[in-house]
Amino acid sequence: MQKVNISDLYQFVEKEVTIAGWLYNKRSSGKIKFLVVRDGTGYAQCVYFKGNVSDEVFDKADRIGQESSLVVKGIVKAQPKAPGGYELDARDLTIIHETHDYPITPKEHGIEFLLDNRHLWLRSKRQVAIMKIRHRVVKAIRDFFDGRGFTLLDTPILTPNAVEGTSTLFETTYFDLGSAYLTQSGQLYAEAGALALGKVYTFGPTFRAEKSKTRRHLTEFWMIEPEVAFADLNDDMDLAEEFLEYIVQTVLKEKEEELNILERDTTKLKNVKKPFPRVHYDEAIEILRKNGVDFQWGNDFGGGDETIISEQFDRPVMVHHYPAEVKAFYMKRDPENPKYALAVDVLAPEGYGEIIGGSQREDDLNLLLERIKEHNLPQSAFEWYLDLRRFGSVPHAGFGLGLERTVSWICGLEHLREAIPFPRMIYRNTP
RNA sequence: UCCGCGAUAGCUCAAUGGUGGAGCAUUCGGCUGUUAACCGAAGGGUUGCAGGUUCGAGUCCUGCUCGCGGAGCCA
Repeated sequence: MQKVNISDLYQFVEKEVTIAGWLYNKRSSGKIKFLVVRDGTGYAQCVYFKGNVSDEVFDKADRIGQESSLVVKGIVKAQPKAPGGYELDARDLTIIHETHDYPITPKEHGIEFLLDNRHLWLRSKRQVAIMKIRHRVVKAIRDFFDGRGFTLLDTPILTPNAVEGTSTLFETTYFDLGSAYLTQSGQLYAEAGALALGKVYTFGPTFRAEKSKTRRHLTEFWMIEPEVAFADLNDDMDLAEEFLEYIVQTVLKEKEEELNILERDTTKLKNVKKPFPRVHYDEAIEILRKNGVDFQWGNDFGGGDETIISEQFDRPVMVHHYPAEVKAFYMKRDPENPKYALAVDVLAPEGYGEIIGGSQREDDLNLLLERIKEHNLPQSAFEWYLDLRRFGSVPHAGFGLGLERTVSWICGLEHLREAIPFPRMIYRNTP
């Protein structure tokens, strides 16, 4: 079957083509019927005039329900009245599978119903647009790193030790070795990779058994973690801003149609160009206090705090030098003032919050041993990680980007759950 | 885990403690340019589950289940 993608119809004006897809919507007016067909590349209005087709075909066009799969043969016409500017003057209709009572109609639905029907909801125009943008973000991420000498390093999903306490880890049995846990981050392994290959990045799913029930949390999400040898915190921030600029500007340039479908106001996205403002933790506290927040030094920022800070700027903001106590054991402390960690969070505008968390890593064996003791972590589990400081240790830094938070921000979504095909959340793991 | 809200037709919602309705969807009829088309008609209900109060409960009370919004949490 020779068929044409709907997105290519403009190349075939006044020519006869065949398209294959699903019935998205149907309207009729007596002796004329409009079938809107989707095929994953776009939407095409197919016009059936009584007289141009046999009565049998005309009746078929009347009978089929939404999401019936079908093949349409017709002549491409430039038609200003048609959505998209082109339509098919239909000459034939082949029904592949006739469907009735498709649950998701073109009218409004509640979120519970839509999530129960996520496998079908994905067919809707809005969800298709989001998935295409997600795909383009993924490709931009890979292009960015691949074009800058990074090597993709796949890190394990099953990990042996509950290094951060078991409360936020998904546990599974592992043969005679006891338990294994689904990874929360590939970072420690990425560090090993950076000392082997210089510049690496991971790209994979991560799992957090946090009992978080907010629009900014999933229990399973995708994370990208670059790690660079011979790099400090400033290098890390340089990389992060160049990275985000590349992703956002690429999507703006290449996914305009999808952003329009989502009715995304892109004026704020257009500002996402380096340099990003760099704000010291202490400056961030000043911003909060000026806005009436009673904030104690030493705490981490909550969701509302992040929004207030990011609202001061017209592009993502990088907050650095957090108190070491609230950050992870592997982050290097500032040699000039050890109460700070050489850490950075990148906060997205418009209330989307932290999309990147990163740091320079502790590269001194003895200091790292101290940190492990302070955090009451089992040293034996980290012997391999400590080896990275025993054999050719170098300053190195990296960060983690949450894919769904990034997609959610670029698409202007209300909730992370639409940014991934099949979201996993605390109270939902189906379909 | 805590706080708040909700569950009524396939979907989205209405119904003062007193005969359970509307729009969309579905089926049928009408219309030769519709844009979530429109017009007319029909079918469609164990009001989440269990108990209680009452002459009478979708509505009030108790418990449960499920979900939604938010908080905490988020190396």
